[in-house]
Amino acid sequence: MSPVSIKDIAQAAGVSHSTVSRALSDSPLVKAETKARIQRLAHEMGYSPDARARSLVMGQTRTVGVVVTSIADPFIASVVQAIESAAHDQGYAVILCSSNSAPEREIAAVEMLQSKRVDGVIVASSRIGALYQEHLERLSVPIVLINSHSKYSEHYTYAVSVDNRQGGYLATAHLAQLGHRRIAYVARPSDHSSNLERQEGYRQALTGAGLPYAPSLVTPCSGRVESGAQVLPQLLALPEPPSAVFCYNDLTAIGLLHAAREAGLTLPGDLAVVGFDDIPLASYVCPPLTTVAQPHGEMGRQAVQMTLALKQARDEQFSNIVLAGQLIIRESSGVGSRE
Amino acid sequence: MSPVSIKDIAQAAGVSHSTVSRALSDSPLVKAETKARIQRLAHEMGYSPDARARSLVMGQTRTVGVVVTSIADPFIASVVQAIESAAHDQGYAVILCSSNSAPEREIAAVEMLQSKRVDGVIVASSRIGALYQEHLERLSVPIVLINSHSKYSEHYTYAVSVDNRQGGYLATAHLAQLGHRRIAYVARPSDHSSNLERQEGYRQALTGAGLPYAPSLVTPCSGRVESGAQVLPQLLALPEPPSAVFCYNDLTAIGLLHAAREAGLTLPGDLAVVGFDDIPLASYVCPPLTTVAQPHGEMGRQAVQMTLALKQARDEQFSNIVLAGQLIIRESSGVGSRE
DNA sequence: TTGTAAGCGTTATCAG
DNA sequence: CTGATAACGCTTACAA
Repeated sequence: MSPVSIKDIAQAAGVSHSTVSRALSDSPLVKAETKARIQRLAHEMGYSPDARARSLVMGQTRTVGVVVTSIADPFIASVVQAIESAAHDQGYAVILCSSNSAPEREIAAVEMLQSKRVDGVIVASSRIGALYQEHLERLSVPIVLINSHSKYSEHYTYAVSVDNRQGGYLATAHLAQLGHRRIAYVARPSDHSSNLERQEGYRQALTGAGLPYAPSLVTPCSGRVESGAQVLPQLLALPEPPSAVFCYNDLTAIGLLHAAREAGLTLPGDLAVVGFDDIPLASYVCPPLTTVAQPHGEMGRQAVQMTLALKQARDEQFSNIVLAGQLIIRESSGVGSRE
Repeated sequence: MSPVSIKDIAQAAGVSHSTVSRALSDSPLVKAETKARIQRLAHEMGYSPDARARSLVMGQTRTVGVVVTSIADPFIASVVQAIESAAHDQGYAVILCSSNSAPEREIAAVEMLQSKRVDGVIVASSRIGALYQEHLERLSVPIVLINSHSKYSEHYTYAVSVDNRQGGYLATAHLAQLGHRRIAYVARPSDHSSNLERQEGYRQALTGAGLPYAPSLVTPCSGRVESGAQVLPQLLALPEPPSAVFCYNDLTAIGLLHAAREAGLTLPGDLAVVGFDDIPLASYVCPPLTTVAQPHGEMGRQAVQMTLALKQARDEQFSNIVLAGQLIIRESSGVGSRE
């Protein structure tokens, strides 16, 4: 049988359904005792308000959509955890869409969210293709990008990011300061804005340390842990192999670390490694990974807050939010190994 | 302005809204050319069907709720990834609820999902409190538990699990076979059914190997990585410390591994460690972790399939699904270290 | 082949 | 204080 509705309660209480509606929303327009009676009855009958019907007339679903590449990525999982928590605190539900970076799935996700009439969308997908962007824009709800800066940025699309350039700078400067002269960068494909910014920080730090920027030391990879391992042979095959590597993210760095150990390299003596993200397990690999910590909790919270603020005030101008990353020095960068 | 509705299209096309509805659902009751015209118009006007309104009349939301303790747990993230993927393939959306094991949040999650009228709920929460159970049961939609067996199991609640007992057995028998005589078990609090089953497998393997079952060798912990580290001193403080440890999950095992290395133990020589889950990073810690792999992809897919099958056939009897775990031998259990 | 009308479960307006 | 009534956007008999 279908769930009990406001009408069922009305019938049971011998009042009209509008009175029940008022009583359940604790309106002062209902006599105290009828209100109490109705509320008790509703409870007894196991009433659960239908959010769909309510949203239809209220014009809001109290739901946000979250689009990610993969929830199995530990950094993304951390951010989503924070998003879900913040959303819950504000009385919002979260619809999760994982795209696996497949463009057609990203588009399908956006269309589904649009149909479900979510009040806002948070995208932690890094790469915003032109096609995808177009679909996003026709969505008439606030969109907040995490660690992604859309070039065609519209009135309605904002971003909260870590300061990727600064993070890349911190990581690279740290390695330079330890005395490394040849520092590689393991990159993502260049259509990621976050990758480009990290790489820019890398370049600036090299320059700042009086080191040349050598394109041959920049290798692209997929950002997953296996690809970090695959990158090692390429680096070692260079005429002058690097003594240190800054990786786009921790997963890559961990893959690289692992491959290096398997190849018999001494870490960090033979190769110093710095990652980006500070995923929960970063300090548990060996050697423990030096990395640039992203404030994932803060990023998730801010993304939710911004989404809801945007919903409230469609007209106001907002600024993108950029949070500082923090260099966490652990053993993979060779504390004391080059004194 | 509000999104374009079926009425707007009707007006633009000079037909009634029901004709539009039919045309958009590709009904044969509409003349081919009007249908084409309406569909083109809908596309041009950027029409997106309102899933709420549709669900109200259709009686289904094509949405499932997923309740987890924490999406930051790598094993859960893997399962959720599979769930989202399978759900998407069936045209279902996923509402994610993270409870952080807080009972009031689990209850809030269930109530929210009920209000949103999801078509089914998948719970990967391990511990099903009595209170929570009660709320779950008043939900009149299919509920599928992952790795959890509700004692009070009702007609309508099913489970898909790994064979926890067998997994615990495999892990422990492996250690016994390597020659270990004192094997500890790092457990979860005992209200987790999966924990009890793994522990049962542990006990059986000990018995099978002619080893005594010593309660002092069973230590509870929180299941998070920090608690794995905290458990080490307790084990070492025992009159006869264990030479091997089987951990409830990989996170605990990794914490333990890390603490042991920091304490200067040789791994796996001084302490062999086996985990459970086979999280993606299990082979990247050091030493690489021997563990019982759960078929997370299969579990997620089966959970979705079961949920939807249950929805279709409310009457039929289903069986709980139990999948085999697989022992993955890596270095943390000391391959060749005790020959 | 198309239009009219009812209904899904709410909230909100307007009389009483 | 309470009850009709309309409205939200859709699907689906039932009529024409």
